Amino acid sequence: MSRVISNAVIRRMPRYYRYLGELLDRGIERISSNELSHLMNVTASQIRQDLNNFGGFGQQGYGYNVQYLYEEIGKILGLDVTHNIVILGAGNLGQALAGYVQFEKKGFKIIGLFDVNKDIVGMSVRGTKVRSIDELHDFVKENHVDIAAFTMPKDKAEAMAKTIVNLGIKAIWNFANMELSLPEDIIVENVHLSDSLMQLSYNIAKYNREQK
Amino acid sequence: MSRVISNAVIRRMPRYYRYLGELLDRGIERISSNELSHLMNVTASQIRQDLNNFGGFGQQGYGYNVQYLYEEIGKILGLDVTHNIVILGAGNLGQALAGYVQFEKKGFKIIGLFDVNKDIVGMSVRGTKVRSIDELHDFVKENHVDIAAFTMPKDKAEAMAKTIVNLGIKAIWNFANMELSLPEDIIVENVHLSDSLMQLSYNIAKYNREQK
DNA sequence: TAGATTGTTAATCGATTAACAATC
DNA sequence: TAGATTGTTAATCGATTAACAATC
Repeated sequence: MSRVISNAVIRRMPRYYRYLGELLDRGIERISSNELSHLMNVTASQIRQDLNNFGGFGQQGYGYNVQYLYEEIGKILGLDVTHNIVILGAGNLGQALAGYVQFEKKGFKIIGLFDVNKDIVGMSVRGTKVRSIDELHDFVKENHVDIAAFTMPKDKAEAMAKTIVNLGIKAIWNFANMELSLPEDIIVENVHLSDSLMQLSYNIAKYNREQK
Repeated sequence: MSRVISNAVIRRMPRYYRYLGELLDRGIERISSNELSHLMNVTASQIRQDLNNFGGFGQQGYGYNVQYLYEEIGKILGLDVTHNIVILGAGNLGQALAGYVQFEKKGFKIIGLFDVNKDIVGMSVRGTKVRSIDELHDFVKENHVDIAAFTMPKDKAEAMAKTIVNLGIKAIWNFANMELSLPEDIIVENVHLSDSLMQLSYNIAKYNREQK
């Protein structure tokens, strides 16, 4: 049985990946946990502990090979396989995600965009045509879908979650501002924009209190 | 000197607010930490500890008045004052935010939408016309701006951050997939969609490993 | 008043940091 | 080899949970 890796660690992995990608772009070949710690504003100890949850990627006296570590973290994050995504809700947010994922993210592919609104069905967004939500069932039967992105209005989300589960899709990237009730084995990643904005607002309020 | 409140607590506050809002909609007047804990899947102890960072909002033998607690958390989160937002980058993501904030979020107001692209300057998005980024300087002098939302392409973000700081805007809601280097007193809330997608991908990879 | 439930202190658990032996 | 830096164990710190006296 594999060790349980805490959520705190997992949340930090994409950040490591991001920084290593930048180092790679800058042509830097090796880096020590100490150097990286200064760059990222964390402790070297934390970096070494975090990485050693997954394996020993460094070498004593040398540090870490940037390219190698970048690739290994990529594998840990599952970026070495392609994930097929359908976007459910082709409004501005759905379109924004389509463009963003399609152009910027290796390892992810938008294979379908769906909407209820007949006015936008048939339109082409970033090379993907918008289909009617009625076609979703057949589409999923004919195409392998890894992830459903929920960008439809909130009131449609719960019903759509049920549909998705019935169709056998295992993962949801949820932008609907609510928590979906789902079976245990469905993987959900919530993006609560509202919560994020409130945290910003909290920090502004705190700042203002402190200025007084 | 006020007690330092941990980030873990602050991240949970918007979630409490969300659940209490729902209870309010459902016409529920009072709730105990125990009932709420079952609803939210956290411990009653944590709820009481979290709230008591900010004050004693409950009553022994009774529990918490939903309306009152909702309002108090609202104040803690700074939702009792209106925040003026400018959105910098009027592409799909900027437009999505404009619609979302304008219609759904009390306490926040989109007062300006800016873009470099001459083709969309002059367009009207959800009741706000898109201005040229060249007008930003004058606009900020004439209007009170609390928050700048960064929805422009990544390569414009660092330069824009400098501009924003010079104009005296104190808070940034950052959707650019990078960490901005900013003075200490600027408040930043990052929304790293990329990190979120990677966490989802990590969990899919983990799930697949466990199935084997 | 008796019962219920908070606010708060104490105990536990987990995450972070420090230290250092192993080793390249 | 000597110096550098990892991997890993031990120490510390902070967050969560449990317990209970205070009190409505």
